[in-house]
Amino acid sequence: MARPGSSKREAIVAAAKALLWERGYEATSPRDVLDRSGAGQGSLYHHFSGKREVAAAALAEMAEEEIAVIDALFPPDTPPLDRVGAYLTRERQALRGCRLARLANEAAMEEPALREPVAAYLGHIEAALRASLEEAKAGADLLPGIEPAPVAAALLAIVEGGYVLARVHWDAAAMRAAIDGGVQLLAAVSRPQA
Amino acid sequence: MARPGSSKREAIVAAAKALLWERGYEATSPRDVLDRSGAGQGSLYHHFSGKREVAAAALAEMAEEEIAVIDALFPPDTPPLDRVGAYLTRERQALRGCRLARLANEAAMEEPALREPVAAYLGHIEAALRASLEEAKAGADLLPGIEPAPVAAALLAIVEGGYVLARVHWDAAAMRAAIDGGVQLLAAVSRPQA
DNA sequence: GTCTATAGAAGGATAGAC
DNA sequence: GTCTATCCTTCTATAGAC
Repeated sequence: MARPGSSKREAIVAAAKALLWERGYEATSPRDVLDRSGAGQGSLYHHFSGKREVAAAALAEMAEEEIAVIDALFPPDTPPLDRVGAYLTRERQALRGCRLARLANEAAMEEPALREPVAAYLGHIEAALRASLEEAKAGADLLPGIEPAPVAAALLAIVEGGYVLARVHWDAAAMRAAIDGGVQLLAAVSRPQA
Repeated sequence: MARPGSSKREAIVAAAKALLWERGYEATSPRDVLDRSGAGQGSLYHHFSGKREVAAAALAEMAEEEIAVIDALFPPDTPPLDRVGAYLTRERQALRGCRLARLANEAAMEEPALREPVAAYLGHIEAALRASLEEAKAGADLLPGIEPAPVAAALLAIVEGGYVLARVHWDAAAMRAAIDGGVQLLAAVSRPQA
């Protein structure tokens, strides 16, 4: 049933990925997915047990793709605080929301199959931030009292919360302000530069 | 039509307030609202033009209530950074999400009537944080290079992003970690205490 | 594997009596 | 103002042919 080689299966998952980002889970119907993918009813229910499983497959692919993007932002041979800065200031489509975490508040997210890919994505970012901050601390690039783990969580929250601010104010500048504040706070806990 | 004195109207809005927080906009149907409120179909469509207007009325009331709660956290006669700290560390139901901003990613939020109460609420918090940080800066309680406006946005984003982290990990501790990081960062940009 | 046709339930709103 | 009954559409899934 989960044969990745099938053409229609791939088209269905691709359409689901696009629609989940555009509209979210509740607002996307199986018919929407079929219309966009060009597949018929039968193909969807041949490959998947229903809407939920389609979404789970789509989210798993999105998480894999975005985790690869994150890894590219954290090359091991660069200064650790540069990696953190690169993550904070990367380009983002603020008004579209986070491709994965945009689903955080849907009722369906209480289902583990849908929540886990999103949790893995955010967990991966948080781990990368924490590792970088720990490396910075070991190299005395961070102020002594600063704990990497909570600060990593706070920086990730600034980004995810920044998406929320942009959506609510319908203005990408709201996210940029939050990121700018994060950059200032990070600079303040960094060792004075040479 | 918008007569506030009507008993059923109030019951409908109260039910909508509860359901919007519990399930969000898309996942709440007019029938759900009627079932919980005890009103009939006719009452809803007598007082409102439809689902959207019910939600708008509910959000407006929620914003008003929550803004009053925020104001209570920022009494003018306390040290400004204590006010910011009180906001960061107030008790929250992390897994339920922010009562207003939990709707940020719903497609319906592109409608101004729904977005505006949420934007007013977040804007009010951000203004209170910014004013407190400006007062702290004027009193030399903040490091010189720190700009109040972006830092206020970042702190608000930490809270709103913290809700997202808690929902995605299905663990209130994820939000606590982000808040803790925010507290540490704020302490780092504050003047060393006497 | 893929298609079209269909079914049962829920969503959102209206009609009209009281 | 409030109620019940009804309507049309959309949602989600199944049936069965090819």
